[in-house]
Amino acid sequence: MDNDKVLEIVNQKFTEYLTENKCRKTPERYAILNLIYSDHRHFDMDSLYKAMTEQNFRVSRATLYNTMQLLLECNLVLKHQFGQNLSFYERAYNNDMHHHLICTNCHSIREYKNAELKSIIQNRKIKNFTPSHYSLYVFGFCSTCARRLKVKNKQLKVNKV
Amino acid sequence: MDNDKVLEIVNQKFTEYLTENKCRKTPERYAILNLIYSDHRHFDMDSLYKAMTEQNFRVSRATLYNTMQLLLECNLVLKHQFGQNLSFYERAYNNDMHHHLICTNCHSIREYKNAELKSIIQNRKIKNFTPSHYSLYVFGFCSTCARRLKVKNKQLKVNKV
DNA sequence: ATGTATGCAAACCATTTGCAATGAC
DNA sequence: GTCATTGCAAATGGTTTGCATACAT
Repeated sequence: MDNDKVLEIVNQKFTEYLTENKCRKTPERYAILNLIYSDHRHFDMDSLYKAMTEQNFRVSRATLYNTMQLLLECNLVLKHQFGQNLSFYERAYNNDMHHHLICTNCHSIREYKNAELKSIIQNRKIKNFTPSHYSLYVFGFCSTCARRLKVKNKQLKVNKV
Repeated sequence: MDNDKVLEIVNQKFTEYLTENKCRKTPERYAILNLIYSDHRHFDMDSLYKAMTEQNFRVSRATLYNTMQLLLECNLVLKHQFGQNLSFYERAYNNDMHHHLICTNCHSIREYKNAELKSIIQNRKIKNFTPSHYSLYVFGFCSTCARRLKVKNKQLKVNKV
């Protein structure tokens, strides 16, 4: 979908949510939503804070956290925690559902798209539970680290002799 | 598997790992491993700390974190972060692989076993990635919260009129 | 004997909170 | 005008770190 169209829709959805919940439509809230949907994919709070400042719209961190809470509630943003004590976020609307490959060595994160897996998971009925979304994290070694560790292990074996 | 047998194996695996990595075999490390495998399923650091104290084996939180790092590295423990800023852990060996259902309203966590889903995910080959384990989190409403929110929504609609 | 692991207390840092000032309605 | 929202600065709380002491090897 064309990004202008996406922007239009998410702004509309956010407005609906704010209205329904009797929240105020502040410029800060819309500025944050629009920055997230302009180009950011995965991001943490610090990079979002800096990006806001860079585009000359200073908001406090408190407002950033408040707004993110709202965006999570209305499913316009997803939150991830990959093992470190740092939360990552990503846009949720028109964002091809993907899974995440996390390297336990260098902590890099790679997106992993797999339509079949997606439909299998989403179509599963679960008793006494009403699902809204899901996260699949696959942990392991990225190719770079797998190679490095192989070499390192060889060296260790040599040292042992 | 009989729990004594499990205890025997995980202690052996831990010993192997410590030896291979030239780490010391301290009583603290074994006490922590054995407590985790005695009865704890999901737990956080604070409850583990208290449980250690209760069984009259005081360890510092620093040691707890150090040891948990080792147990994660040798795949005897799994770590989860379900959205709050609190890490949960669980034993990994002889622990029927299960998924997690997380209620976004009351934050309760339910285990969800599904062998089919498990084998589909595990058997998937991924290019340039060597997987070790995975986590599938399904977010949504537990039955209790789903019921409560339904009632609440009805009341809201009445109030609007 | 050597140097790793422990306990303690302080430091860290992402996130949350309290409160006065602002501004959406 | 009213009260939700903002910014600021302080507080919180899980986790990490530095260092002197203890102890596994």
